[in-house]
Amino acid sequence: MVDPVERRRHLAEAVWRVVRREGLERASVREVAREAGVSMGSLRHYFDDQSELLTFAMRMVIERVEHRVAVLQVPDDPRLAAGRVLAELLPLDPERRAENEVWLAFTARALVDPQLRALRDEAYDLLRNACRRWVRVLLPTGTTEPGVDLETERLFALLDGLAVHAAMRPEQSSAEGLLAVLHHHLDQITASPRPAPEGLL
Amino acid sequence: MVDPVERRRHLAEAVWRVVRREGLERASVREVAREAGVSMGSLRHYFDDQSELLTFAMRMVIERVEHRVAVLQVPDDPRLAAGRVLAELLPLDPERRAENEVWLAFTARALVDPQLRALRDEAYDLLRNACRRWVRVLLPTGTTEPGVDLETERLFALLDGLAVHAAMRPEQSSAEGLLAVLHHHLDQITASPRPAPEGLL
DNA sequence: GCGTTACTAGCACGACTGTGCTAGATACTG
DNA sequence: CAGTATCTAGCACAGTCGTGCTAGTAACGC
Repeated sequence: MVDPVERRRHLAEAVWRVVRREGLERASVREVAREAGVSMGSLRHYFDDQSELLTFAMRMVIERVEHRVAVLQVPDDPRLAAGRVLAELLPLDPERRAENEVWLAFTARALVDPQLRALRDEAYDLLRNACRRWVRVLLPTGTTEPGVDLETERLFALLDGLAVHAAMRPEQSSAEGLLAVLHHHLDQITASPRPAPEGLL
Repeated sequence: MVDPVERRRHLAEAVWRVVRREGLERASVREVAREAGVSMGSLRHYFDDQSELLTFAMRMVIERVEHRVAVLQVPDDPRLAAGRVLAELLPLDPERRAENEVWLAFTARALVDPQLRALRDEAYDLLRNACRRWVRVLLPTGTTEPGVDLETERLFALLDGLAVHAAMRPEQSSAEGLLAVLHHHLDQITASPRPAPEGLL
């Protein structure tokens, strides 16, 4: 009847809603089935056990972010390109705020769940490498490798810190504020000043 | 027999151990009592219910950090003082790493638990104000208020991001590395003749 | 039509949960 | 010594949990 892949996504979105509303510890098989409007038996036809359901829901966060970055139109200018790509990782709109909150819940559990930890590490290596690439582009040519490492860790930590704060205090954390901090930081690590700003976001 | 305050701290430390080892969702009354080597009934003599036990354990994280900062000997030089105080907030040794991991678990639950959220907000306002104070000292005199806001949010996010990364990837996050990033950042704030950007926050 | 597969529904079991409760042990006051 | 407050221990209840399991329904090839 319905595409089974789409059905799994539908169920994973029910996981997201439960996680945001009541926390990951309340994302039981029963609760998720109820949220999705199906029976436990039906849910378990698509996911063999709870672990598979949760890892799928977590992986979907990664895939959504990857997809958004992949289809991004990036300017030629390095500074502008860095701003655009890295801004995509900030929780600037409701969709990204949802992903961010869910991601936070899963990474917290990853501290004690080896299965989720593997997923988290995979995603964080991607993020770290992305930071490194943009740092390398922005820093003056000839910057030593330790210098690149330092700025990579700083940018990486800044992005995650902003995301964490945005999740915890959404009312204190506007999209404009997040972008202002990001662009200020990128300006400061860029050798040459940013060219004329471009409109959106 | 034993000081009841000390007894509560002892039990809260059992909470910490369980949280670090198995996660906050496994910190049941039974499990904590077992970890502390007492019976459920005995534990419940000191804490009326689970909620009180957990909030006490979370509050103890805040108090430990506050105490460490309070007894700190700070140099007169502002730059050195900022480095010393802010370094105290990083997970540089096993004791602080433990606090950091536990804190992370509690803040994650605070996303869906109003009681813990109040505690978290209280602590984060303290941290933010601390960041603001040191930013104000380090930035050139005459920096506009939006400029202070911007640098405060940046420093605050950087500190939390470093702590989060340290908890998630302890093997990739040495004390030297954390300190290098912090001091590099403080140096750059101090050196920068910051023109006020358009930033609002 | 029949048969096979995909899907849905939900019961049942054993394990674990928080908390109300009673009862025994220990320590201190008089 | 007795009496009382403090502390410890653990049972009992009602609830939720994951998952194994059976049975019923819909869709499809033939």
